[in-house]
Amino acid sequence: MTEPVKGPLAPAAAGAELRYDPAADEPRWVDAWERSGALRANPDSDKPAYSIAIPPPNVTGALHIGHALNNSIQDVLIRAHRMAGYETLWICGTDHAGIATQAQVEKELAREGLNRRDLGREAFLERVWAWRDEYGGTIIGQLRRLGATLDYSRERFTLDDGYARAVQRAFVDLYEKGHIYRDHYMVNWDPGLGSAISDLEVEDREVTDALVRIAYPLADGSGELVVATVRPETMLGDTAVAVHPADERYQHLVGTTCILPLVGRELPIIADDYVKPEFGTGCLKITPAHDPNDFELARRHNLEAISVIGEDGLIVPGVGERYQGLTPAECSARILEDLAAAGHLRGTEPFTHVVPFSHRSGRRVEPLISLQWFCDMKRLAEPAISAVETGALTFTPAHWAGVYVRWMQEIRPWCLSRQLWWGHQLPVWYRGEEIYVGAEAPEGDDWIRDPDVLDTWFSSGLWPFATLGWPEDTAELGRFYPTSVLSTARDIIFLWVARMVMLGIEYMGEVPFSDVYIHSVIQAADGRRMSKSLGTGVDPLDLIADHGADALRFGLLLMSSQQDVRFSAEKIRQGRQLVTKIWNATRLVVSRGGRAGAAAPPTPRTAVDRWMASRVTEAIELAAQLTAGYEFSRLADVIYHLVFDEYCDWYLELFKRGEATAEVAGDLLEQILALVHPVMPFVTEACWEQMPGSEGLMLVHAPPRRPGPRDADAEALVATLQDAVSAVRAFRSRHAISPRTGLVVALDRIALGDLTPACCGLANVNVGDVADDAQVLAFATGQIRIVAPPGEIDIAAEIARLQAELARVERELGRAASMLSNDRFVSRAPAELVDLEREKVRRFSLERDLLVEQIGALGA
RNA sequence: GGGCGGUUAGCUCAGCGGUAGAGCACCUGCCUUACAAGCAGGGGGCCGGCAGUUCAAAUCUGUCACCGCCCA
Repeated sequence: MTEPVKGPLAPAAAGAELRYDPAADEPRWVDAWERSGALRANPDSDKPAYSIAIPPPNVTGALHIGHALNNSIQDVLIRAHRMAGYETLWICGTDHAGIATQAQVEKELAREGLNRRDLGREAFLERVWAWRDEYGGTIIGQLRRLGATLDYSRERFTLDDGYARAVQRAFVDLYEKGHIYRDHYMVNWDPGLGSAISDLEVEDREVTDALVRIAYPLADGSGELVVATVRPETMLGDTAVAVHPADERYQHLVGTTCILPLVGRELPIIADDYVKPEFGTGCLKITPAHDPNDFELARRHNLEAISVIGEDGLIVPGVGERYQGLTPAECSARILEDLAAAGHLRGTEPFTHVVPFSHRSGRRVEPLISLQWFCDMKRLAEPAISAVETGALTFTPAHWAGVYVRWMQEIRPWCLSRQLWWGHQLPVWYRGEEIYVGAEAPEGDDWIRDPDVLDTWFSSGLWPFATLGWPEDTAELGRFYPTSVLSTARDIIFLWVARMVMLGIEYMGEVPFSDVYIHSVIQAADGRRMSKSLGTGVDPLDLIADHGADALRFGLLLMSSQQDVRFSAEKIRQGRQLVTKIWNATRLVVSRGGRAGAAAPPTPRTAVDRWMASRVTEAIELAAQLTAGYEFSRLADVIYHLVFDEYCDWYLELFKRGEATAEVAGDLLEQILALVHPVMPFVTEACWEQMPGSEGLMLVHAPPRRPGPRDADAEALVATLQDAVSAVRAFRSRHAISPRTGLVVALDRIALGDLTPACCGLANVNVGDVADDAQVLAFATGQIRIVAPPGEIDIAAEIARLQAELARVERELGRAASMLSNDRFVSRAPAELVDLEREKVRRFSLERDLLVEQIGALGA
């Protein structure tokens, strides 16, 4: 906090910095913005509201490239709207991330040789809070460094007291409405965590196991059935064998029984069309307690479920001493030995199949039956689906709406409870058979609170309104709900977006945001997923250190797309080059008397000023459209093109030759800085500070003002100048004539008017007397001709080039002419397209005539 | 098994009915008083294959082939 908010940088005298130094300069702006008070939303202002709830990053996390992109996007939106006069609120905060955070602390404990049970719940939670207090601010600090103008004064954490009240309120309410219930049901058990996890936390991987064939003797002694399984250990829990009802091989056995080897239990043989007759032997052993499909099948047939694997991931007692306490893998091996010894094995073959793994612990998920709390989502999903159908909720890119709707239509009960300690403990108490659900402990003794906590995503689902004070009726809630847009990655459409929409409608009566923007996933440069474990990740903080936050933001926006993209360091470098360019353009304009702060657009006195004003106006309009349409890559491209190709390469070059005025150059620069600021906030702030006449922070500058009308005449004139200059430069390059060799030319058939001297200056040519017998050389546009002295050029090469050009022009001319001679085209195509073709014929004819003339003049 | 994306210049990606584009890379020439992290010029593409629709297809339809993702 050593720098003042405003004030000149180092004097811009001799030796002024040729480059902007992001590492040295960017951090002070972060402070200046925050201290300005402009990031703090005022619910009492009378401006229109624009709000975004940040997808809360995991409190244990560090900024990754996806965060950097997503928060760059949100910051562009927030800054553009703040400048445009909206009361903006970008809600700041972090998510308690139950599993991830608890795992971090448990890892720390493990290094001390302890586990959480050694500490006990209370001490463990103290430890997690201490951990959070120490490390939880990391990612927020990183967002600051990125330049994200969140409302840091309203930072929320999903375990804050107020937030906890919101979570309890929602849980109790959903229970009272009958959506939340407790049931024995098959869950995805993560033996690594010792907790149930949701379907969405499960990842399927291909695994090659052994497919084992096992003979089950028929009870009447008349033979045997052979079943095929990859999990022989689960046979201890088999309660039936199923065949397909149409499978003629086994129809006669349906309704009879067989004997489970090693156990001796009698199993019914049943028919169900879930069984695939062509798979294995066509006989399927049914283990209702340990396979989700078997579980469903068992419900249809009223079969008993016998659990043989416990929540510790080990074989339970009660299945025989030979097996109890073993891991499933050990048990499998022992069972195979025993089956072989008893003569029940009928073969083994390798088999590749898809197996569920925990996204959290990486362990193989053990499906088992457990008593858990669930939320039935069907009724909540209905209005969330119709929100898309009525257009109250839109997705960009649009096809994600279909993904969302299809998932919603097939929504399944949500397992809410987690066997963890870090999180929102269920507001549920038990006393014997009694269950009490409420925010406060019930009256009376002997009530025991459910030790489990809620799935983190349950609390996250309340984020857009719980952060605004719900269930209290706060000013913020009235002012900023619904939020304006949610920007996120596609992988949490189900985890989070869907839940926020459902809960938002349930509690606020309307969708939590009307727009959902799904940004690109940035993959590693080689196309693999970016991940720490693969070592393919790129650390955005490293990129900021090397190139600056502006360059990172710009580069990420430029590489983003409507689809997944690969990380491109080139794009970041391009961003850095743009920073340098803007910085140097500012130095030039300021050194030549450019100022900021004109109350109204200065009257352009030259055609070049009018042209550039027209170009800036177009860019401003385009940028507004692109921002509104979430087309950030094109926005970055428009900015890059405007700054490099128009303002710097042409306008400032002309300005240096006196063809533009400092007054307009300064004003246009101001508008460009304002246009670029949402994307590159730091360098634009620093340049703004350098401009005489600037006041206050660019952060709160008015949006870029259209500096003039679109001016077709000025645009055409400058286009002619550009054509002429480029043609001369190309001519030099073809014939190896140095740019410093002056040429004497006659300008013919070209209307440059007052720009003639500028043209001559940029092309380094002089208009002079040209002898009648001089070579006449015309250039590509067909509108200009320049007479250059002969002798320095390779006539044959020039003729060859002109003939190639002539061939191209004639091809185009032929195409246009044949279209116009086609009655069906003239009668059916839109009139303006027909006119366009007529115009092409006219233009190409002119070009052709000029080329023919030139070729003739060259003596061909 | 079902669904959704993708296949365009050496690379990364735009364009999505009317003359194939950008950045980077490459080649050539310039240290031009804002910027060599710069400027100027240039080469480079049967737009995955096939078949349709259309006056006209990279663009629309169908089909096939690969690549990726999501859901079972």
